[in-house]
Amino acid sequence: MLALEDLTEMLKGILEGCVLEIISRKETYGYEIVKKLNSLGFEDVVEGTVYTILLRLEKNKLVNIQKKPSKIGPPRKFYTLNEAGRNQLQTFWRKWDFIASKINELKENKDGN
Amino acid sequence: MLALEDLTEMLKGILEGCVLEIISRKETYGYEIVKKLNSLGFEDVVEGTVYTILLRLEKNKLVNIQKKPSKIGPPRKFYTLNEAGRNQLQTFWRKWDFIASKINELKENKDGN
DNA sequence: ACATCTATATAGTATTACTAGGTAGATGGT
DNA sequence: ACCATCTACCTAGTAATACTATATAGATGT
Repeated sequence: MLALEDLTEMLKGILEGCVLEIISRKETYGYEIVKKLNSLGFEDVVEGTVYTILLRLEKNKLVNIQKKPSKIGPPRKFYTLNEAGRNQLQTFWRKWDFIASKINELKENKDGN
Repeated sequence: MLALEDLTEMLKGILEGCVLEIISRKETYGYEIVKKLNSLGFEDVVEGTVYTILLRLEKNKLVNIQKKPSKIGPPRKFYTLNEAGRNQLQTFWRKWDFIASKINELKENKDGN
């Protein structure tokens, strides 16, 4: 993997949406979400970052939470999206599609309009 | 245009790149950049935002600046990219392409990987 | 004299991802 | 018994960025 520089600033407002999307797929928990993001390509995303997002989602009442024991470590907090969470996820993708299309428009428009 | 909500957070780390790209096309100034961004679709981007970015670019020595009088208002500060600015722009697009591809991968992968 | 458009600047705010720690359960090796 | 390691969660403080709100000022038209 080519060493790409810091993506921190560009992930703002995007990481939370990614977490929502991952949770929407199947009931999951923080540690697993971190691994998922890492394997997706966001290798520098660490636990502290994801846990703050998860606590924010909880505070904003976008998720349901269920604690379950694990056989290989401490208990896990499993997250699922509630109705508000699914709405938020939809909103995220609408924003993403909008921004991505506009940015690509700017990028391709090399002639300069 | 459908009223799309606040894009602020998702623009973090992206707006500066857009400004760099716009400057790279042709010598231009703040007020004109604002109008360009607005017409691109980022209608809520206001002057204060762009001027802080431009002052940051200047501070980081990514631009050359030339002040010129205007016939229809106060003098304009015209910006062009220097070598460092062009490098920064290239870096921005590399980051963007990386993130956009990963996000779209996540988005399309509805089966769950 | 006033409004409007053009044009730049800046102090303060909110939000977000990250840093840098800490706590703790389970397993395996020495 | 001790320690390292992996799993799993939490949190106080920091840095960076876009935005809010406001100020200043030149030029034009009424």
